[in-house]
Amino acid sequence: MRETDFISGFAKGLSVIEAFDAANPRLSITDISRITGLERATARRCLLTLAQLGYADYDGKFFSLSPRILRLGHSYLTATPLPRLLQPFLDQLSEKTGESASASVLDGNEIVYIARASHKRVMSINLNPGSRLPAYCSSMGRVLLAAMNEGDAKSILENSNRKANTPNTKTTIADLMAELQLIREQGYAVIDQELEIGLCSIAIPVRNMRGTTIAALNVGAQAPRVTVDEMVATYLPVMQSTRDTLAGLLV
Amino acid sequence: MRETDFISGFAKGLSVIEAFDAANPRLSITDISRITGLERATARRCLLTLAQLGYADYDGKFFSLSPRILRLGHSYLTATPLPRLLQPFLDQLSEKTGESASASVLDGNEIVYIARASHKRVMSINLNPGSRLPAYCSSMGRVLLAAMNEGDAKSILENSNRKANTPNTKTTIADLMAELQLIREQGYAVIDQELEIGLCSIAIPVRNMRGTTIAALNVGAQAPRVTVDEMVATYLPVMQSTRDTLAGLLV
DNA sequence: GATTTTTGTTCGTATATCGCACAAAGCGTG
DNA sequence: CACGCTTTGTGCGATATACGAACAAAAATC
Repeated sequence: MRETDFISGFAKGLSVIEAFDAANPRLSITDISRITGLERATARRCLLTLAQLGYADYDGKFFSLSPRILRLGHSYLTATPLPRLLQPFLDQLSEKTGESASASVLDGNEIVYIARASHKRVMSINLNPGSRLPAYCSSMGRVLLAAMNEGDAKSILENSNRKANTPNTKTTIADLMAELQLIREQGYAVIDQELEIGLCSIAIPVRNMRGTTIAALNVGAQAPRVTVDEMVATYLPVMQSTRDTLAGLLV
Repeated sequence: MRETDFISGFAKGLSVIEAFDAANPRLSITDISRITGLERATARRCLLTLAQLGYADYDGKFFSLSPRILRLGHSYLTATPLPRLLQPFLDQLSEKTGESASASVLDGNEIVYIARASHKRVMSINLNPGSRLPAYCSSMGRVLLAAMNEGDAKSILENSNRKANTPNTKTTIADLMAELQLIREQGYAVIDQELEIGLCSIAIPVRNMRGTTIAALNVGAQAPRVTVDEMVATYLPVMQSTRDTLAGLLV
């Protein structure tokens, strides 16, 4: 690929979209310039382009994203077979277990939810397709890391901001690498309130016919109601049978 | 705004992302060129840019979107107060009614789901934040159209592909405009299997403190189980009380 | 209300991108 | 395996975009 095969204006525009988040829902030209590192003139041009295309609103002072932006993510969700394939199985799984069931893939050091059947909300945050969680402290993240070769997994862990969300959170590389080894041996990952107090979850890998792990599947539960052992005893078999039904459909 | 305030490379790149959908999950350079109308050289540069940034995967022949694309839509969902504000109320509403509850806004002639608490799946399609439905034949769409001035609503209806999804679907401009008038008078919209056989739903507008309609709220139900009258009698009061609780929080 | 600071806009220029035309590489088919 | 036929990659001139600085406008501070 040559130098000229990269459209920097496009890349800059995308970085402008990503500059918006919960902490910065409404941004001025200068704000965007500060966050993205773009020149003010360039940031302005990106924002005006977004506004003109209907992806952003502009009140003369602040820009904010418009719902049209959702078309972009939706392109992925409908265009990718995996989320659509998994959804009915998650619905089933959620029905059988009485808890929320989700599927995710890895993107950098985060997991990205690609499908979800939520039952009752046990977490303080709301999760949807597109939601992200750090890989190092989520059950699905650990399953996906365990499926990689050790070197890559280690470098992802090293590049993660491994903060202790709760007293239970494993944060050292050594502990986490040992945990990954355990997950490889037992074939599932369990998180006991490492992400949030009161939240337990169990995850297993989903593999295609060549044996490559292409996603993770999980079921979440409330800590006081269910112990880790109960979770393994009750949910794991249902999850595994869901995965087996699913297996034939995966390329 | 001047001519030079528009970055065409950015706009072209966005149209490339939107070219992917359920029918076209994997696209070659030529495919993209055909769908978007861009020059092949340009389409190629856009795709290579997406691939280099990690938003797309390339196997040497076909491009497909990667989960990183979800960051873009997620920017909107977390950056916009409304979806996050509505979510807990939808959870509540879904809990109380035992059915799915959703919120949406208008984008062109479609409604876009911005939050949802799904209970049991009554529809054949799966809905998530970002999902789109035609406004003319959905309860929330009708509520949002009814809130606009008649001329604008009419022109949206005229520009919609008003196909009859079921024998119940209202498709003529006259019928739909009359329906909007009724909705304005009674303050809610009811759909009786116009989108899909077996699916009924009821929607109400959500207004900010200035009285502007900023979203619609709905509850869906299964036709054989619940009649339209029962829906109005049972769900409408709960929905209205949810909206009232919510009202104080809206700017 | 004057001064300072911050923010938004404009402009000329260097440069990167566009689109065209051509070259190369697959891909079936006879 | 040579032949069209389709798809993909590349070089180049024309053109549009990004940069940086300078200017204008608006807040903020005093």
